[in-house]
Amino acid sequence: MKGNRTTPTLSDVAMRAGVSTATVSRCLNSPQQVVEKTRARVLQAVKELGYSPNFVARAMVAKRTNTIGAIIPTMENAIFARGLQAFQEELHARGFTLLVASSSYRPELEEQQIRTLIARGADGLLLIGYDREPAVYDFLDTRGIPALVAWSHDRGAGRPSIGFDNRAAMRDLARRTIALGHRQLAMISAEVAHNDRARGRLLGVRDAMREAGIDPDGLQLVETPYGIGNGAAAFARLFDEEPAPSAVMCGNDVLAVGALREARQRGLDVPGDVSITGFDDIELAQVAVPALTTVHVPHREMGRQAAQMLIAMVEGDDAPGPVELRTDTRMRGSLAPPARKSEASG
Amino acid sequence: MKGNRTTPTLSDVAMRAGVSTATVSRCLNSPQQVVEKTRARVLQAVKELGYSPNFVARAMVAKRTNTIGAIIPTMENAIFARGLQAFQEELHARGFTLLVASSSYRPELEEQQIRTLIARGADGLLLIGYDREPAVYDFLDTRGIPALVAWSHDRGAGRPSIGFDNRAAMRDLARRTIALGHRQLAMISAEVAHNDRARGRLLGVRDAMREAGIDPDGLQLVETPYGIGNGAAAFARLFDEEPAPSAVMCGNDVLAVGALREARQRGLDVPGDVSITGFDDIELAQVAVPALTTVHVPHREMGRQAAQMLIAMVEGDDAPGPVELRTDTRMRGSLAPPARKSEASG
DNA sequence: ATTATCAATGCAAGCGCTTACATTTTTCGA
DNA sequence: TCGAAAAATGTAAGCGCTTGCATTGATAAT
Repeated sequence: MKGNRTTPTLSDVAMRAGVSTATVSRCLNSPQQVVEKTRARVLQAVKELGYSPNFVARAMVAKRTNTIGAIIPTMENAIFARGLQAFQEELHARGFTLLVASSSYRPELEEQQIRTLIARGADGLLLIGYDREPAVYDFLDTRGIPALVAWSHDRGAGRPSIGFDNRAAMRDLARRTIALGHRQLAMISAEVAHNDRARGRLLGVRDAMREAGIDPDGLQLVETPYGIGNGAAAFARLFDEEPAPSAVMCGNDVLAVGALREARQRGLDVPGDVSITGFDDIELAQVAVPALTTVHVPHREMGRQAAQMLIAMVEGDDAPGPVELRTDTRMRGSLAPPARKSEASG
Repeated sequence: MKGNRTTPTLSDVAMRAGVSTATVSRCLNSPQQVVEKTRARVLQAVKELGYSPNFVARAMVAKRTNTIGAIIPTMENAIFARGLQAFQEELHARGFTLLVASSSYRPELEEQQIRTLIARGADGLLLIGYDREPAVYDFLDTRGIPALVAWSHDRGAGRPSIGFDNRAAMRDLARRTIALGHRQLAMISAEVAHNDRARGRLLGVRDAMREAGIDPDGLQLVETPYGIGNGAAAFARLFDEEPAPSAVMCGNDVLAVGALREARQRGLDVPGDVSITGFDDIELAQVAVPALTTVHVPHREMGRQAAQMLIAMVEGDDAPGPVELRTDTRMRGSLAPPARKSEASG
């Protein structure tokens, strides 16, 4: 025996309390509208019946769900996880619920998830990065669904966004690397297609090379999906051919840690034989041996602010301009001047 | 100008196609019921209007949302992220949508999230661990919402679950540690309250001690929230007092990596001066230096199977019995016999 | 040609809730 | 004490969709 298994409805409560459904509804939504005595009776009935409102029905009439959807490329990525947790905490504190879906880095899946989330009544959407079909943005606009782009920042994009300048941040790190004497650079990048963040970081490295009078075409580039193992494999690929780079700049910390692992595997000393850098400054970066020189990104801060902006967008009608967050380069043990022989061999 | 901003409805489509709403509905849900010619006309109208069905309305009448909710303690934890990603992938492949909420390790928040997800029409729920108020289970049962407990396994709990035996797994690891000669053990545990997994792991260590004739009360225990920094702090606490343990067993890899960091910080050699073990075998474990001896948990497998079980529960009415997954101990560099002096000092 | 049969379509009743508007009850000044 | 204004409550119309049942039209058997 599992109980009667029927969820009590508003009218069950109304009947039991001897009032109309309207009164019960008001009791729950604007209690000051109903007189003390009645309210007590209604709440009593609510308690006795174990009633709790049917959100779906409520949403249907209210046209408002207090729900925010977020579509992230993957849940496995510590970077998104971090920011998302902060996002969710802030949302929750303000009475919103977060629905998370992941797109596995596939644009068509992302589009489908966007539709799903909207169909489910999401009042607003958090999207990662700018790169997506114009049709998707059109759809969002037509539907009047506020969408906030995060993890990326582009002054000129003309869309609400919160993020940082991936290109400038990486440019800064690359400059420092070059300033240390590195000439033969390599990059292990996340896949660049449909990913403006990865593209920005790559461009940043090339910018710095060009500035320093190094031919950007000399950059040894490997693109690879996210993952420690992939970072290791990419590093192996790089060192299986000549000339070996003196510094390997990675598109994110996870790839960098993979590179680090493979370097150790091959008996290469970091940073003695080769320097390695990351991006994001997740906890992993400080634990790595040697600790990773990387770009620090304020993930939690970004998540928190994203929540605030999105709520503002949902509640008001004004679209906030793009917000740029500061990143800063954290110099740690994995980056050092190249060994003598590198200079000689140049 | 942002477009008309009104979402077309079924009856808009019906009007345009010159049919009734019923026909449009059937066109979308059981196309074989409507004759080719009409169908073409309707689909044309759908396309012209850019119609897409209102999920909320549909859910209300269908009493079924094809949505599964999951409440995890935190999104920041790589362990859950991994399993959850697999869970979501499998769910998606089978036409279900995943809604994720996090409870920040707080029982009352978890309960609230459970209610939220149910109110939002979740057909089934994934819950982490067994520990929660009986009232919560009663609520679930009364409502007839299938709920699957994951990450934990208890033969006798009489609830559908998929997980592993935390206690036995940790017992095995502790046995090996003791077999190596360690007598002075310490444990850095996740907080044990409301967390049967953490509790099981702790009990496992004590089991092994007892078996070996070591007084389990001699176990130096520090409980701490999740996080690398917390692991480091806990390790510091342990080594600020006498006697220093020869092996520190950690409740999870993240804490272990924190311990590792702090050990290095203090100039302690691992495993020369002190052995450290983890639990979960997340990617981090292999990257750590030295690589972490830990218990391997098949997270992705668990996520996949969890999805299948939950769908079965939602679709059928039969509750599957608890499923136990195998874990295995991975011996790596962070665990070794204790140094001579430890033996002498005992 | 006529009727029984069946496929295609339409009609209309809800699903559980909110809310504008109508009605009843209370309050209070004169 | 009476009536008007204010407060409390009730009535009922949907929100957008699905679906049981009724209706229509076409096909097939007599």
